[in-house]
Amino acid sequence: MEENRKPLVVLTGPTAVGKTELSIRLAERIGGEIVSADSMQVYRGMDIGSAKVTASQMRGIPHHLIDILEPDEEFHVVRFQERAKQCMDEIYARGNIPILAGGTGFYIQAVLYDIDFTATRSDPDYREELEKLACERGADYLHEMLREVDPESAEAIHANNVKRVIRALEFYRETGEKISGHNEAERQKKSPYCFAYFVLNDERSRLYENIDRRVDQMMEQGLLQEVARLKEKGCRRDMVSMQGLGYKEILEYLDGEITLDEAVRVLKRDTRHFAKRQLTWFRREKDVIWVEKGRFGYDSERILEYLLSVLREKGILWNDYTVQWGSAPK
RNA sequence: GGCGCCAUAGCCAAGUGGUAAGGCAAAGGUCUGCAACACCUCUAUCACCAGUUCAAAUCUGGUUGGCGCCU
Repeated sequence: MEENRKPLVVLTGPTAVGKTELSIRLAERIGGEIVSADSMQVYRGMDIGSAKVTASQMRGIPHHLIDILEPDEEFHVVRFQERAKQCMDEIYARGNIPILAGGTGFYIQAVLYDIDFTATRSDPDYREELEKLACERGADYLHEMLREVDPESAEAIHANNVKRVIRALEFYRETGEKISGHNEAERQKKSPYCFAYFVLNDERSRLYENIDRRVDQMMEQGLLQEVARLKEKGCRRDMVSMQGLGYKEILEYLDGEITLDEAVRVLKRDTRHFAKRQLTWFRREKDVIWVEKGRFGYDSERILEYLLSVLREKGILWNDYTVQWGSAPK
């Protein structure tokens, strides 16, 4: 019954739970290739701050969508989706299983449910115009504009959330349709994949401790130097890449706005906030399989066995060592 | 031992007679082209006891705790 659905494994979770290591071990067991779903690891030169996988960690497992852009390049879901689909096709062609691994929930959603973004192209002029309006006349003015054309969206999006209000207006302007309707339709979509959506998780307090520890490690590894180097190369704070955790805080320090201690403190705090938001996102996603590390005694082998059992159950995997979804015995 | 000051949510902190600002943290949530973004919601009866008063976190007395100074 899953004839035409291609297999897809999603492995995500809040920052610093241990996704990277587990994804590689899983790939080793199922003949998988990793497609990174991480909005920061796509950038070259941003290694320490984005906790990017190192070559030695990879242990020969192919990784995709890492180091594909310069930090001054724009990136967003639509581009991610395009590239992810493209490299997934190649992985299927090789007879392997793609493992979508990373912490950017929105990106995962985009490929897992193959959400349609193509209906609109961006119009920078209109966007700028709206931004100007928001500045001059206030967020409420813009929100009122939205209410006139798409009351449902206006209801759903808080007036202060200027970014989303602008997007909704933009969508209406370009398609003549309400984005609320579009979103509703997309929400009904079923995934075109035969997938397992794993969310690795841990007790909140442990997670937060890990985050604090990892930030300290990043500092020891030379996060400061990494950011300084990027700054020298012309990276500015208004670039999308420089809004990443670790980059924006250290840049503030380098610009003399805060002390280094303060930067580190804020970085830890913001990272904890981020982890919390990620969890909120995953809780809301349907079809999620929660993998609580504590339930497996923090034993990665046991966790792995569990993941494999789910994959077998779902028919994504026939046995541990071969990848034969393309030529599986009936 | 004496004198003085202080005591408001996990932290910082306003409020000096009229029924507890604000910030941070924590927690929960939204998200369909910037998502490690942007945004939203939300937490107290004011150390304790007894008074004064229609009414006290705000005044009085005492208790406890802390801080400072003196002997």
